[in-house]
Amino acid sequence: MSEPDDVGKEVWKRWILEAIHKIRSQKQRPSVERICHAIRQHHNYHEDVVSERLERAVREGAVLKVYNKGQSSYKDPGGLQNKILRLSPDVDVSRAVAKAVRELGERDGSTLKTIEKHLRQAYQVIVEPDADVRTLLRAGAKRAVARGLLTHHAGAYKATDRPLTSAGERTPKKKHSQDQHQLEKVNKPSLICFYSKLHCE
DNA sequence: ACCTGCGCACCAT
DNA sequence: ATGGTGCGCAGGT
Repeated sequence: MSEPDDVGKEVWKRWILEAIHKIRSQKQRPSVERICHAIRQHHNYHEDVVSERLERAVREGAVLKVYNKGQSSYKDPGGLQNKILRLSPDVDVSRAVAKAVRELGERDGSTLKTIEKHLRQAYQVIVEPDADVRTLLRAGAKRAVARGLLTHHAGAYKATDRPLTSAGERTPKKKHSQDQHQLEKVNKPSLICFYSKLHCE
């Protein structure tokens, strides 16, 4: 009675998680390439095999895939992600939903289904007994749209560029006391371009 | 060549 | 303010 598939699944999961930890401890990005490389140092598998296992682990929720700075990174969901997301009618989850959409980084937008899956991997989602997850999430997404964090188009949600630094109402004082900019290169392209209301494509 | 480690800038909370 | 992230580079093997 040996299930080589199931056993292999667990083993691969451990290898992947170990690879991620190793790479992170070196302060490097756990990308597909690095994970492949790290695993191949100890086990003789082809890159395609490793990346396929990686994708499968992501699909199963054993590994968290997040889009960040133009590339995908992989995380250990249990390693650092033990945040609790409480889903109840009186909790506003619009920020969490918007963040999920951002991290999914899907060009064509993300569906509620995908968003829910991502949230369940990134948080420990706790749902009120009489509440419906989808209803709550839909409300959160709707709120996110109303707040301008997301757009809703053809059943998919897309992130809008949002500085989200709205905590400046309390103390709107700017302290530009010192200016240590002397010989600094001025190679900062448009980084100050929020408030652009174009609809993208 | 490969692997490991780190400063620091960048970003979100 | 605080803490996570990862580029770029230095140092070790």
